[in-house]
Amino acid sequence: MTNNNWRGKVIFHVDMNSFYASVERVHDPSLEGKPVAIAGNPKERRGIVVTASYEARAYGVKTTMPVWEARKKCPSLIIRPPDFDKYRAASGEMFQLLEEYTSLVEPVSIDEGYMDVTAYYPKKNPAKLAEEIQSRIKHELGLSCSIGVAPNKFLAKMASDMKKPMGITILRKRQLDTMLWPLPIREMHGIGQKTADKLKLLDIHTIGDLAAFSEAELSARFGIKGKKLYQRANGIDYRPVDPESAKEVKSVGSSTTLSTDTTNRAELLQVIEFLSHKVEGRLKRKDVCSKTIQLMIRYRDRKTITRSKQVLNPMFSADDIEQQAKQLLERYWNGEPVRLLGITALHVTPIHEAYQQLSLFSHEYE
DNA sequence: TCTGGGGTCCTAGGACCC
DNA sequence: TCTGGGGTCCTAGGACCC
Repeated sequence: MTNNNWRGKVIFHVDMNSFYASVERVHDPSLEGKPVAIAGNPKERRGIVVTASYEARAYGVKTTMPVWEARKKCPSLIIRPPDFDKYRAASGEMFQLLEEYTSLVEPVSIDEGYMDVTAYYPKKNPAKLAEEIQSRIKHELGLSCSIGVAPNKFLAKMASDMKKPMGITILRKRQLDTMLWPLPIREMHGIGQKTADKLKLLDIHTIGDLAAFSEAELSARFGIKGKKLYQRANGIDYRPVDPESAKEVKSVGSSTTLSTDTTNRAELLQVIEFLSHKVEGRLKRKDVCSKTIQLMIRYRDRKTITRSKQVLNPMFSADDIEQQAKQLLERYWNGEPVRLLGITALHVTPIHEAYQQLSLFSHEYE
């Protein structure tokens, strides 16, 4: 136990601003100051905006907006396809920089992560430390970020959202009533539209309303989630910053929306072949394999089904994956026009562990 | 011309075992 | 004669996040 425990923790949430667009800008300075959007397959009819620069946002361009709509809102919009290799490289540099400060860095996604910098405090003022990190990311990588500083992960996450871009927000427990509780319930991390709608029926509109509600009733109505929401709204979150969590992959998949809906079986089988190879590639890169392959079918009306099957021996080759996925398609596709197909390997395990299991298993037959 | 693609976590029912 | 209870595994769907 460190002598800082009784003092409480100092957690940072570092959130990159318009990450993909900013990385593109570093590689192509001519994009500086212009409305830029990163959109999947800009030539495809069904592309959506993944990231918009702040200049584009000023025109009303938003994440998840269909490209045609974004173009309508902002005719001068510069659209670039995503280049994930580029983003992964930039992300790696960013996390490497964070790790210079502490090994307690937990990546949450490609562009955000938590740091537990309790060990710095009180030797170093957390605000000064956040400023230093933010400024180094700006000058060394050319990227801007917002940092939330708080006694736990949830509050740090909420804080980093409060000032963007290039913001630093400190959220202390004693400031919940003025900084957190006035926010609409929908802005709380973990509450989506569905839950927000249900909470509205209970006359809960702000995070403060949630904090003041009876914990017993929230638990009764929402189970574990209700209890968690109550705690979070009251600023309670005991989850540690866990550097390992991002490494423990649970599933690996690939999916694609077809350029037009189809009932053509041969075409669907071709897509499955394509996706199987993509999944194989991802499994290989992560050095994992899987015994369960899941096929996802989205129909024209967007109704989506998933069907999976577990097999005896772990799979990692495209051929094995393809065979399973094809069987699932033959068995469960209802013949209606298909909008999207996806293949996911579930419950993935590191290949070396799978081989240990396999050799143990075959040992019984020797 | 509506609405991508990558994930995680939770719930719930049925099979199966003891 | 008409029906236990606990535990685990497998599968499907839903909510949420970036």
